[in-house]
Amino acid sequence: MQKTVPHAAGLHRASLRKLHDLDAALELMYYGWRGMTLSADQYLATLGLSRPHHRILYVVARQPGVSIGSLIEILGISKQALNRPLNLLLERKLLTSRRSPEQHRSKLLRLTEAGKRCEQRASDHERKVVSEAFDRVGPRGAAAWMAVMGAIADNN
Amino acid sequence: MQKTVPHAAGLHRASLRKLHDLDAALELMYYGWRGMTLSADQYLATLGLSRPHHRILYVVARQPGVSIGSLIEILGISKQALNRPLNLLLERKLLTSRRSPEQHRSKLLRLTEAGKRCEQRASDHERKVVSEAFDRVGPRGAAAWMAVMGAIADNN
DNA sequence: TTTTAAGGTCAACATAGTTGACTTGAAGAT
DNA sequence: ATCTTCAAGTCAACTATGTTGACCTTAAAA
Repeated sequence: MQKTVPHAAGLHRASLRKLHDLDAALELMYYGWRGMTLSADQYLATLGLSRPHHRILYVVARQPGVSIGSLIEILGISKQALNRPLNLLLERKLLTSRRSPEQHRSKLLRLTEAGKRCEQRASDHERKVVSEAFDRVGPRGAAAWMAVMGAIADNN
Repeated sequence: MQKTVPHAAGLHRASLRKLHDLDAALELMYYGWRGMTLSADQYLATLGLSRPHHRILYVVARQPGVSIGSLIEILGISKQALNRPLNLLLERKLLTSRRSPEQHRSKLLRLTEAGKRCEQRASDHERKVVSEAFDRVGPRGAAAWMAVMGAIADNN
């Protein structure tokens, strides 16, 4: 009767026939991104936040005092697209914005303590996943992974 | 006077201060996905197609005669979400659907010759990027990359 | 004082998805 | 033969994340 067992669609990796040598690599890139971000996204969702919010928090954590214009450039989105998630983070007091004394026309963004905690926890989820994977292959394997990803990332 | 040179936002990798050891890895995953899919997406855009269309073509190429229900499961999207891109591919005659003689109530999808060419070219763009990156690290590095990505991907 | 730069906001739109409700067509069961 | 079930198809309303274009405000610079 072949009652099709649901695959928990999208969660598990489909096992497709490989037409080419590198097909497995293409699929791993797809599922790798999901695997890395899944638990972080679940954590963020409990706070009513999502990927765009995390990206903002991540950048501001590493560039404290960044201006809104620079943030737009770094994230590669329009100011209108930045507007909503940024304002939510400000309302929630995960971020502060003040005008600098000298450059009074640009606003400088910083994380609050709550913002730091949130960013750290979200990124920790991602780092944990990567860390465990690196542990399986040792430092040389990890270095190879970084080298491959660097070469792929530079493909603009 | 510090005239800010535009960064060609989103295209180049931002060089952010690293707060943690693995921050570089997180960023590489983000930019890696973009780097791999960029040229394929550009090719697809010339045909008025995009990522969802490519995913459909990719799966059907590797599972010829797949039913719509199975495709939905594999892709992990709703049938309503599948509907538009699938119909476009059928209209464009990149895909065919016929009811099978015995299981006449499910439709079986196959690529046309044009569909095969399109899928192959799009995927070739991605394989080329990965292939060049693998060439830089040799077979052992490539194997390590696959192992790391497999471990990350299995993080459900 | 006028211009420019940075930021903010509004509207309209695109894309890629969701859920819910319903219809159609073919197969299987009684 | 009819009823039920299953696969597919469709319609509507909604969400999230982005885009352009237009316009306004505020503060600094010419």
